Amino acid sequence: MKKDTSTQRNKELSKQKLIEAVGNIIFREGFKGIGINAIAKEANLDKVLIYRYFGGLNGLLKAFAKQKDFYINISNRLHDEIEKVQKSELKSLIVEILITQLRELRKDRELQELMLWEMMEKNELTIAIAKEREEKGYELSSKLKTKMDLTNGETDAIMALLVSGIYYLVLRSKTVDMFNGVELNSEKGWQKIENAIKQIINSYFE
Amino acid sequence: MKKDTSTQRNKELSKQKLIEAVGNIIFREGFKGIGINAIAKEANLDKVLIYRYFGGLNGLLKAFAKQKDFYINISNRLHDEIEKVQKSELKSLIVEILITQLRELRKDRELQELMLWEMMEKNELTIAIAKEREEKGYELSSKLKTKMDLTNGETDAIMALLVSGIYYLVLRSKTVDMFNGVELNSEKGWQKIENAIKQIINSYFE
DNA sequence: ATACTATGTCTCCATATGGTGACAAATATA
DNA sequence: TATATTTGTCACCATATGGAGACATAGTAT
Repeated sequence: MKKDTSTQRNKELSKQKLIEAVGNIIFREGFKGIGINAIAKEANLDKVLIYRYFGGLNGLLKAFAKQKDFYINISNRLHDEIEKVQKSELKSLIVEILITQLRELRKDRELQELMLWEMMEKNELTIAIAKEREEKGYELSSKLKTKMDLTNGETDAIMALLVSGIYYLVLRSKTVDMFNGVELNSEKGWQKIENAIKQIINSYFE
Repeated sequence: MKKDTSTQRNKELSKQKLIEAVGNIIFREGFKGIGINAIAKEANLDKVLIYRYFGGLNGLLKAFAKQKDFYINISNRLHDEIEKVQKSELKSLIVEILITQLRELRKDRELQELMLWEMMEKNELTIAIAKEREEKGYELSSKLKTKMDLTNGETDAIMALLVSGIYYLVLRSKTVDMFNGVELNSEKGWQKIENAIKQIINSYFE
């Protein structure tokens, strides 16, 4: 079998087309638009290939998730910075981490759709992705906790609450323009959210 | 036309059966399970009645939402308490409001499903319900703000963040057991969340 | 050349969906 | 009693879904 990419028939290329079709549909319509027929049409290929190459829709979605690296959501840079941070700068590092999370999620529409999907459906794939993300996130959170030797009361829960708040606001902003008087469709509103994060962290960690 | 309820053919009863069928399906399968055929089967009635009595699925859902009073989510009791609260007790009232929100939402599975639906789909009905809830919520929030004359920096955004955090954690707990090291499937975890809310409020408002 | 396998297209199937028209029976009106 | 209207059932349609078998052809190996 030759590896020439100029051939008309090319398994790897077709697989790639199918994976990209998944991404396109998710971007346009979200996960509820995903289906065997829709993907095949989007990729201009026959749906039987999804079964042959990926063993079905589930396998294709798995391949898609793997390629998009949805399993990781926190950059390595932040991990490194935690190691070498001064105790005095810890507060601002926490703020930076949270605000980075906010901004990154706002930019990544596919990730937003994935997170919505995770909230709607519980299956092999969503469980696996969520578990991975949970571990990665908690790893970071734990590093932070040990860094600031004063093991504050409910640090885990407080961080959980703030991260959750960020997630909800970003996801909700897709369908609503205002939340509790804060504009979610303008940078002005998001600036207020960022300020709120700063104020909470600053007041909580003394 | 007689109003005897013992008759075999009874429009009002049938309408009620259809509305209840909607509630049953949402409770069991969430809003993604909702459809003309599924509702008719659940109610043991013909689907044509949905068109005749409600003008279609949308009208039926509207009737359902109205009957369930989803438009209101904050009890009048809290409104009253805000009026007559001492300034010294303001912090604990805010905490009480937030924790009440948390507990009420945790108990109400239909409302959870509705909120998930609102995040997924943007249509006439979800927009109307969300708008109503937003207004009610902000009304309460505004009352609080004027009560504590020190108009703190980003109070709106801070409350938005906390309420959002509560929403996300409750909704996410349907599909995941742990978030940032906090157990969402045990009362122990929720106690931590409640404590975190207390700590944030107490530290933020001096 | 021949045969073989990999890749891809096509047709068909069973099922489910939303939606509609024809009809039967119960109830109300005359 | 006779007639009209309301309430409900049934059959049907067009369309979309996931899934599988039959087949054509491109690429490889003999």
